[in-house]
Amino acid sequence: MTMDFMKDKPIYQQLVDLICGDIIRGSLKPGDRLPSVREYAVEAGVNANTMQRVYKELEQMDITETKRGQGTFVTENRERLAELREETMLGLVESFIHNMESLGFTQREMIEVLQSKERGE
Amino acid sequence: MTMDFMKDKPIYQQLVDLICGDIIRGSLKPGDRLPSVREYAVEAGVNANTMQRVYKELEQMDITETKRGQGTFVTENRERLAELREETMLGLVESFIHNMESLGFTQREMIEVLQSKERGE
Amino acid sequence: MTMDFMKDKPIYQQLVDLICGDIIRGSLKPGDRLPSVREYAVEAGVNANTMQRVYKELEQMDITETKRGQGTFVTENRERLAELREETMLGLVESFIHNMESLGFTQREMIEVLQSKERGE
Amino acid sequence: MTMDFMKDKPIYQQLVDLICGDIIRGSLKPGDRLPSVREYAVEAGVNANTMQRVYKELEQMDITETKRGQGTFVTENRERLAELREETMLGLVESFIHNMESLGFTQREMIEVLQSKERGE
DNA sequence: GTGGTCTAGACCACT
DNA sequence: GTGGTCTAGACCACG
Repeated sequence: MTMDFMKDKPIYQQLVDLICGDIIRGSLKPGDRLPSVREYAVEAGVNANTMQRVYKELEQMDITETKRGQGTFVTENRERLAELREETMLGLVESFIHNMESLGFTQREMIEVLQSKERGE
Repeated sequence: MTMDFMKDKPIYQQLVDLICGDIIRGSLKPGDRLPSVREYAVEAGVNANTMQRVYKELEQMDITETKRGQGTFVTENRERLAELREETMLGLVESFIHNMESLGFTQREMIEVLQSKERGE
Repeated sequence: MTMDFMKDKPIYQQLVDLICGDIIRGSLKPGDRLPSVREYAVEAGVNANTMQRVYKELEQMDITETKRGQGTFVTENRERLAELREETMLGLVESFIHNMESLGFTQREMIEVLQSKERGE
Repeated sequence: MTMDFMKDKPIYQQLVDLICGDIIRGSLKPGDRLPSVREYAVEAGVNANTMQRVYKELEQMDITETKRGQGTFVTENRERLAELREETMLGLVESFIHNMESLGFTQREMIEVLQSKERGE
């Protein structure tokens, strides 16, 4: 499964976001082992170094842990994961609000747009 | 007034976005004259080339018009402006929904968060 | 000036430590521009990518700032620098104490050794 | 008792250091028998190969001796142990001084910090 | 086999 | 010219 990447964001970032999403959403659970750097690199159709960087980034965010020679695992620190979910969501919401406000929309209007999207689209 | 820029987005983009926002929001109205490239460059604390590119970009989006020797003006084509407002807004909303969904949130939840933000904080 | 590196610690780490030291010691001051990645790479006799990584690390520590196309600068946030100095020093001291204690030395003895080093050696 | 290891130092090294500490401190005395490789491996939650290497390392440092079929014992050569204690301590002290000096601290300041730690905290 | 470091060289966007 | 990304491939220490 080679992936398709947006061209305006670095590949490694997109992969970080993807894996974060998997963890937050719960399709990757605490303690789960991630594929090896090389496996994942092949699977995603990127260079091993790029994947390496992804893993490093994840570890710096404290959402994975590395056990030498054994692999990379989703942290068992559930607090951290809850925190991650919360801060990621808040970040999205706030930047959404900020951007919409700078276009002159009120929060009431934002809610209305979302509601219309929910029903119809 | 040197500005502070996000480091992950090109400066010229941020300036484009900023001016677009001003126009959409109405603090810049159809027919209004924008500062000269050089003035604005100084004001924003930016290289003149960068500002040049901003103006070029705005013109390509058909939201400004350049009159030789007189300066750059917000287009009087109100349809285009309405359109811009709409497409910008829809882009924001859709990417917001997309990102939130990839975190496992439903549209219902998104609305709730926005509502809580509206009341509280 | 090609440098000599310890072999048990990654080169990029040693360079990070070196530059941190320069900043903490004050031989690099807030606002100072660091050499370009490529210049420094040549000077230190390492690959440009390695140097790149060093700069990235420094930026993540919030002790340098990058201005696109202009270069990398020591942060002007003096608080952060003072904090860095303090936390680095405390880290050293605490790990020193910890290691010495695990050899059965008391803090009194540590001080005595240091005092003897100060006078004679 | 699975142990927690620093991630920047090899596990086997940390175990060597730990046991050295026990010996230097005297909680393991000359002539004492160490657990078998397998026992210790289980106890520490470590691969048996890793533990094997630890024991090999200790023997190469001349601070343990292996008697075939009987096990591994702390050497009875007390001179060697005293020497070990001394060289370990000097190593720590010198690298401490070196690191602190490269941060711009004088030996006088180091002593003061240690003294404050002794009284306070 | 695992993660990690380093090199060498290409290419890109931004200023 | 600046920082940044990506590839390709080698090599290492660890478990």
